[in-house]
Amino acid sequence: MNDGEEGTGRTARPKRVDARRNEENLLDAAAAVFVASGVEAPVRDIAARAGVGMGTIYRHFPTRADLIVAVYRHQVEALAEAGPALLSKSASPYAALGQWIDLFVDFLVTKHGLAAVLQSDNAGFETLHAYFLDRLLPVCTELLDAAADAGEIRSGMESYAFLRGVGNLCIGSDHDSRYDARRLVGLLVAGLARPH
Amino acid sequence: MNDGEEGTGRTARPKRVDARRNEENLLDAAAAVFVASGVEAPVRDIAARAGVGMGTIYRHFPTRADLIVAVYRHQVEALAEAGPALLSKSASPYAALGQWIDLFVDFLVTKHGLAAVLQSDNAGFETLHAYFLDRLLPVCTELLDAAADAGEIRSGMESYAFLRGVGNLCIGSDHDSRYDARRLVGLLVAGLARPH
DNA sequence: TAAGCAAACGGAACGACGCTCCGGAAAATA
DNA sequence: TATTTTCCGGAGCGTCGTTCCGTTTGCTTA
Repeated sequence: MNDGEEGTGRTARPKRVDARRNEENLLDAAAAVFVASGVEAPVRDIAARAGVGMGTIYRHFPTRADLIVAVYRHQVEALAEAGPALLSKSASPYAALGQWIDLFVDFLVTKHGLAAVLQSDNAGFETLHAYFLDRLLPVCTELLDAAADAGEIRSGMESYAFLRGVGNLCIGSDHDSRYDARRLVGLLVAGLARPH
Repeated sequence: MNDGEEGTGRTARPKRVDARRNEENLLDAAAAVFVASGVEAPVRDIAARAGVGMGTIYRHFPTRADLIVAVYRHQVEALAEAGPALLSKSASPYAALGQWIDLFVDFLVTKHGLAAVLQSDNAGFETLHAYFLDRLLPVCTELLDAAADAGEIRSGMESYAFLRGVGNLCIGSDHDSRYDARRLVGLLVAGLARPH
C-alpha cells in the first residue's frame, strides 16, 4: 500500500526517476482533464495532456478506475476522517450524519461524472466502487448506527443502500441547473428522521 | 404522429409490406434483447435477433433512443394516464402521488439499465429523455401541485428535479440485491411530507 | 405478364474508444 | 564504456455506434 515518496525498504529498489516523474505528470494531467471534460474523458486525452504514450498510462494505472482513485484519494480520505470528527463535535448524531452527507454530496457534485461512474456496472470500475465503499461505508454505518441508537432515525436502514442512494441522487447534478441534488438528498435525510 | 396501422390518407402511400414486417420484428427483437441483456445491449445484437441488417434498424429507428421509446411507449402512456386516475380515486393527493411514484419505480426497476440511460448525458439519448419528460412531467407536476394545495407536502418542490431524483434512485436496482430502490424512494417521498 | 422505378435492404466501412503488446530507448549498474 | 534492467511510445486489436452505397424487392403501369 505504501508506494509513497521514500523507498525506505532495503529490498525495494527505488523507481527510476522518469517513471516517478511520469506518474506525477499523469496525476496532474488527469486531474486537469477530469475538471475540464469530466471523469469519463478518453484515456488518450489524459496521455496526450501528460505528454506520454498509452503504454505509460496503463503501466502506472492498470485501469481507468485506478487512475480515478489516485486522483481523488486525498479527498476521499479526508471525507472518511471527517465522519468521526463530526460525530464527536456535533450536537446530535443525526446532525453529524446530515453534515457528513453534505460533505459527501459537495464532493460528488463538484466532480463531473464521478457519481455516474461510481454506480456504473461496467466491468473495470469495480475497483473504484470497491475503494469508495471500503473507505466510506464504515463511516456511514457508524453515523447511521449512532443516530439510530439515539432514536433519531428509523432503524433498519442499510448503510450500503443509503450511501448508494445519496450517490445516485448526485448523478447529473452538473450540466443541469434545474436539478438540485443537494435539495433531494436533504429530502432523503429528512425522510430518514423518525416520524413523531 | 399517426404512423399507425392504416394508411388512410389519400396522399400518404402505404409502406411496403417488408418494411412494416421488419419494423415489427425489430420491436419484438429489441424488447426481447432488452429483457435479456439490458437496454444498453449492442445494436448489432438486436439486428441479428430480428434477422435484419444494420441499415434496416437505423432506417426505422434513426437512433437507439427512438427504438427504446418505441419499445416502451405503451407502458409510458399507461403511466401517464394512471396519474389523473389515481388522483381522482385516492383518499388524498399525497396518497395518489405515492402510488403513482410506486408505479413509476416498478416500471424503471424492471427494465435493465433504463434508469441509467434516462439520465445519461450521452448525445443521442436526448430524444429518450425528452419523451419521458414530455409524457410524465405534467403528470408529476399535477400530483405534486395537488398535494401541495392540500397542504400535505412542503411547497416549492420542482417536479422536474423530483422526477429525476426518483429516476436516479432506480439506477442499478437490478443486479444488486443489497440496493433497494423502492425503499429509498419511499424515504424520499416521506421526506417530502410536511413536517408536523 | 413484363418492364421500370422508387423503396427498402444488408453489411462493409469509418471513427472513437479501452486496452494490449513489443521493439526500442533510457536509466541504473558494473 | 558495456551490460542489464526498467520503462517508454504508439501501432494495433476488438468492440461499439453510426453511415454509406451497391443490390434486391415489392409495387405500379403499360
